[in-house]
Amino acid sequence: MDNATAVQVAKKSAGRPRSPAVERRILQATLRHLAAEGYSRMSVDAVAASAGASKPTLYRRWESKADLATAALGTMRLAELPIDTGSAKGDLEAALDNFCDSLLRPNGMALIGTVLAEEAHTPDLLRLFRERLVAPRRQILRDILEQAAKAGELRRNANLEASVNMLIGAIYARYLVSSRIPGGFTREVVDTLWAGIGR
Amino acid sequence: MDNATAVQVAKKSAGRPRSPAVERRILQATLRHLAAEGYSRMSVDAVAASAGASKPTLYRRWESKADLATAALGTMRLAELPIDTGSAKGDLEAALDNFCDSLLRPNGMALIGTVLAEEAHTPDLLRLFRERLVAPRRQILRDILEQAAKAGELRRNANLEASVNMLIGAIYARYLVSSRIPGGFTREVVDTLWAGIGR
Amino acid sequence: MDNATAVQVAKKSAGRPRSPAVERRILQATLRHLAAEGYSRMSVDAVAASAGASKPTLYRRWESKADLATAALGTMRLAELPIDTGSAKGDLEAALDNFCDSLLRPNGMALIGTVLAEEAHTPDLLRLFRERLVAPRRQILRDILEQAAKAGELRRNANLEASVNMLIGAIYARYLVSSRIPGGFTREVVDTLWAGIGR
Amino acid sequence: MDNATAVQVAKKSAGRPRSPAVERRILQATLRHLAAEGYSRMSVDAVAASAGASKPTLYRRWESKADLATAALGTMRLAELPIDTGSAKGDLEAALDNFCDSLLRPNGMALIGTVLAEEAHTPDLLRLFRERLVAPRRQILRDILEQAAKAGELRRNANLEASVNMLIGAIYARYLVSSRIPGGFTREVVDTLWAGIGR
DNA sequence: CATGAATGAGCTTTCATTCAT
DNA sequence: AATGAATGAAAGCTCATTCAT
Repeated sequence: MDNATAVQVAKKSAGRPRSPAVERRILQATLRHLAAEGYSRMSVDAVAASAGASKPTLYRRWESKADLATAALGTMRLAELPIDTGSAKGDLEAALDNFCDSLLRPNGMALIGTVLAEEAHTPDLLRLFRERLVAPRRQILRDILEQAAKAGELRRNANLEASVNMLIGAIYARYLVSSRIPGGFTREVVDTLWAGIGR
Repeated sequence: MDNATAVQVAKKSAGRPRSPAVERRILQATLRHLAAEGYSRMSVDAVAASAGASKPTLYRRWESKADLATAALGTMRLAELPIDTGSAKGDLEAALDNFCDSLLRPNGMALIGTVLAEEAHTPDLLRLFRERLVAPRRQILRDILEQAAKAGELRRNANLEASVNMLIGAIYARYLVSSRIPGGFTREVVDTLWAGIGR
Repeated sequence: MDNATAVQVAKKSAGRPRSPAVERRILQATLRHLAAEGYSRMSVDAVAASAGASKPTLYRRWESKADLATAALGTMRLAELPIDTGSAKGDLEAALDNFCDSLLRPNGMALIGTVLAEEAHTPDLLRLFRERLVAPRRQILRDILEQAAKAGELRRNANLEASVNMLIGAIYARYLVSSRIPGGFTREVVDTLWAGIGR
Repeated sequence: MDNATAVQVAKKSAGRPRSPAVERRILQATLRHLAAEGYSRMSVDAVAASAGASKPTLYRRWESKADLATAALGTMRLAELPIDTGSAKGDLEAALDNFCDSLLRPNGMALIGTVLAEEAHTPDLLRLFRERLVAPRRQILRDILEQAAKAGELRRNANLEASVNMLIGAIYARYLVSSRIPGGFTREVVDTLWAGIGR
């Protein structure tokens, strides 16, 4: 009736609007189930029930189970808490500790397992996982290392790429031993990387 | 009916003896499917067909799908090729290269993914995986490092445990970036570990 | 709220009037889908999309899918092109050819199939089909025959009812052989009816 | 245990044999549902329940619903009762009466409807219907006519193909009027065909 | 002992219909 | 009035497991 309305029309499509709350609940429920049961055990029925929605409500938004799982993974994002302990080594350790926390959260590692297990069948899961979680996590570590390099704290020929892999990977490798990361482990790893082991 | 049978009878069971060849074929087929499709996608039907046996033949030997998968994983064993390149660093690199090979074999990582994804539902998978594959692999690296320590090639306070995790883990971490391990990567990792990055 | 609305009010209903164009589009789309997929495969969703309307728009007008399909069939009507070839036999042949055309149109026979298949579940479909299509078609043939009778071209005791059934039916029967009607078929039928086969 | 057994072994595959009774029950149930509800309304679940079997029992034998329906139609066969009334006209009438009976059996016409309605989606249904039911029925009539021709009872140029279509078709056409065939209808049709209507 | 058949429960997906805007 | 969203119910099909031979 006036131009405010016109704007509305431009912004809003007709009909009953989708509830964003439902959407969020569904994606969260999907993530929960994905982590707890893995992709192929996860049932759309259970996700819907868990989110308090009906199955067609899911299927209206995502056209298949794979789509749904992918979208849910897509919402994951590293919570970027600013790290500043005053020293590069301290920062690395803090970043790794934060990583441990997320891995040790219930089913944290199972989620990684699922995206790896599904690589052949649902490659998008791994792709998104890399994009949203793997890459940002690596970037944090790399930033710290580059900062240190600039500050002249590193050897001139220090291999940052290898370093990032060793720091993060050590956590994975340790998890594979016993599903737990002993206290002090991250510090040991950082120290070892820093000093090297050779004489 | 012949003396082969007689021996069996002597060994206790009457009737037709279970053929160990069948057993082996089944377990191999199980491993193949486990790696290719993951535990929950793997169908007992398909495994049986793949092994040229019938489902009750499987169920007579293992009481459930989980049991079967676990048994199959249990047969996995690291092929221990002796490594002796003449130097500790060379040996480490060779061991890591061998590790890369197994990881990059088709569905190699998917198998690890599956045991991680199933941790909550079929914990035995992960347990056996640790026992048969993770631990031996680590032991190889640790042996090399301890040898080097004895030979006085390492710093006195070198943290071998952390080192093993960093070496192996770097491969995992790198795989998570792109499902490939660039040539020369293992050497860079070994070098970095050896020399450290700090000044 | 403005005088356009006022006019509406005068016409009785308040609010936005129902557009007859929409109604027509919906019914046409319904017919298309009905013929192409059969009643039970036809989805209200697809019809709505096809007509560029939304489902509640349909449900506001017809209270169920059966209702909608029935209404759509109800709009079907024989296109009565005047036939006058100069002879009764020629007219019969022309009428049958016209019938063949409609039967051989894409899904022409499938539509008949669906109303027959639905006889037990949605009897109105068959009822309307009879009223709107079967009866008029028969009437055309009957008119031709009665004209001929009046003109003294038929045997005194000629059975017109049986004749109509035989003429029309021959087409159905032939379709059931191969979904096609060979050229010249209608002429052969008319000739055979006219002359009889007995000696 | 004797050579009879040897033969058995050759004939019989190992394992539990399929119960032919179940197979028969399933196919009969399928036909019932097919006729009563039409192909697309027919549910495999309901068929299984109706046959007292479980769904996988069906799916072990036929790989899809379409396959099952097709197989069921394939079992249909004209009960060929020998017709011999002493005259060609009498035989034709008897054959048509028999046809009427089958059409007027519950859902007799609905079955034809469904195969026509499904022509585009499940063409095998129509194909088998033609092979098993349409063609044999036509052959019966054609045999009678050819017999009569040989006996010199028909005009020299009598069109037997057209005649068969007209006889059978008249029943279809009449059914389309009211789902019933009046008594005496078949005789009227035969008489009309025999004598012709022209003067 | 090994086989093929059978089963109950479950899966993903779609439909006809109603609700909220 | 008309829209897009939501829903309960069912569909076709598959699986791990057990039975009968």
